[in-house]
Amino acid sequence: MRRRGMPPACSSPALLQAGHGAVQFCFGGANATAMFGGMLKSTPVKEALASTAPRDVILVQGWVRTRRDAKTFSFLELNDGSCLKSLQVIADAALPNYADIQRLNTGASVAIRGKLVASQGQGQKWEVKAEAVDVIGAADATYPLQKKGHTPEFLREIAHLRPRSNLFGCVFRVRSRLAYAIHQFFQDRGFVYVHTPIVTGSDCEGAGELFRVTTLDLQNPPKREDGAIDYAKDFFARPTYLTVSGQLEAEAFACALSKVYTFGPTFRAENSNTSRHASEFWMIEPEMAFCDLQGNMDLAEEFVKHLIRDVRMHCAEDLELFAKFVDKELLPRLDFVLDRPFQRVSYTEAVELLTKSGHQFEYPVAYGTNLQSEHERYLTEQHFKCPVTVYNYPKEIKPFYMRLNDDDRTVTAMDVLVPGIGEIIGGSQREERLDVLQKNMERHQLDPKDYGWYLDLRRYGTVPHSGFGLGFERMLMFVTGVANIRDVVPFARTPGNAAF
RNA sequence: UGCCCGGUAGCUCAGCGGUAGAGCAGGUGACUGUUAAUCACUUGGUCGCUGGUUCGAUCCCAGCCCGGGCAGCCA
Repeated sequence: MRRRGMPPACSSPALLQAGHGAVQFCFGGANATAMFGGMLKSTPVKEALASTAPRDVILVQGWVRTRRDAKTFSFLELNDGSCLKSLQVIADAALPNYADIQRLNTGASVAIRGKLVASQGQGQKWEVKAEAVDVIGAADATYPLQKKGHTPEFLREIAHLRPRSNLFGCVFRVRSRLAYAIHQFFQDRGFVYVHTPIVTGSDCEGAGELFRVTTLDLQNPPKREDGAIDYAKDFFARPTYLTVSGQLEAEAFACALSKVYTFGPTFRAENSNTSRHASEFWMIEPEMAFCDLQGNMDLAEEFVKHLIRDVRMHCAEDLELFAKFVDKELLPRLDFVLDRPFQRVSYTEAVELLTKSGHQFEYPVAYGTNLQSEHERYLTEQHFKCPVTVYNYPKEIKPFYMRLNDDDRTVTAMDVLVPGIGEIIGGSQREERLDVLQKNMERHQLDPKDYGWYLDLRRYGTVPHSGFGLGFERMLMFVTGVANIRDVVPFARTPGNAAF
């Protein structure tokens, strides 16, 4: 028996039979160790199902999805989350603890030692003929998950148990893979991963309401002479907040390491109650020196396509479940997006297009105002039927750091809109000209004193640079078809809800 | 935060001004290489909370709480 797993690429049939690739055998119970000798390493269900030959000895561990009793034995469906599928186990009535096995309900945890054999029944290639079934943790009738389907709304209330359901197992496996693909994309292209701060002293980042971070006694805060709260006595000797964006800090690093990205948690204290807003979410923010808006839009498109292609390839089984039970159009839509270039239209063109569409909108389309959700959806879902990059927005409706175009009316903003979700990426070329940036700040009534270090980036060796933010959960929603952001976050934080 | 819809068994829902039903889950039994197994029987409810109208409210009304959808804010 091998003591350590090796990458599958190194495997041979002989090693596979010997339980190769198994994880460390690590159970809690002393009797379990006694029963199985403590030497046998467990095999993930995923690997057992992918076997190319029977195995004389196998140890599998997981949770019972369902039990079906036959005349002289029971079928157990064992799931360990390594993949969507469960492993069928045959537990013979001759087993010494068969009475206990017949009391196994959905949700119970077991360790099973036996032989991996070709299944006699239809529907699966392999099954385990159990020689020992160790009941590790029983689950009684109050276990909330049933074999039958549950609504996502119900499962949300049992967030600690929902990863044991098929749907959420798939969601969180894909979430993991998507995070991996993000790092891979940037690392392969020479981007440096930067950890921007989560606690920030800037309350004027211009991206929504902030959560305050403090150790002051809210019942009795220290006061200054004038009666205001004395933040000089707070932990950081100033007011601090949770970050709403790592962009400004990423710009500093891009203006040194050339190509950087951040990938971390982001917090917005907006009282948003929609299917696509969370108070705590993860955002990816690449920032590139010597890069204009074109290069930025190119990267955004390449990035989105890379992520779709990666998940399509590595999470095929999970995506099949979404295609079957969540969104029938998912796979055609993902392939459609991969197959063609994103449509690019300027804000001005988009407004013209919407005006001429003849479509009746609840909110009128007018130059100089933000595109409403219904407008964005019309563009991406009705008109182009694919992702759309809208660029060059009027300067009045965008933040101070976006680069002013030569027309003096628009800034180099860009939003990527996708069907079903709307805005998934927001970005821009940044204003690199010190004097123009200072004028922008004046126009936005920002105090330059609060942005000393940010202005320094333009004072010393300034360069054109660009970047964008991708909402990680929104991307996950797009690739899974899951319609509510609360269902792609392990333990979602939304207004009025921070349970678990 | 605004508008709309909903809250009845563990889950999904039906119902109704006269004190409550189905399917699934659970239990018991039968049958069976089953696979959301099947069949029979069966346990299970402060009808979200508070107040009001009424002889009587799960049903009608008001307020509140919770959930969902849409909108705004944005990623």
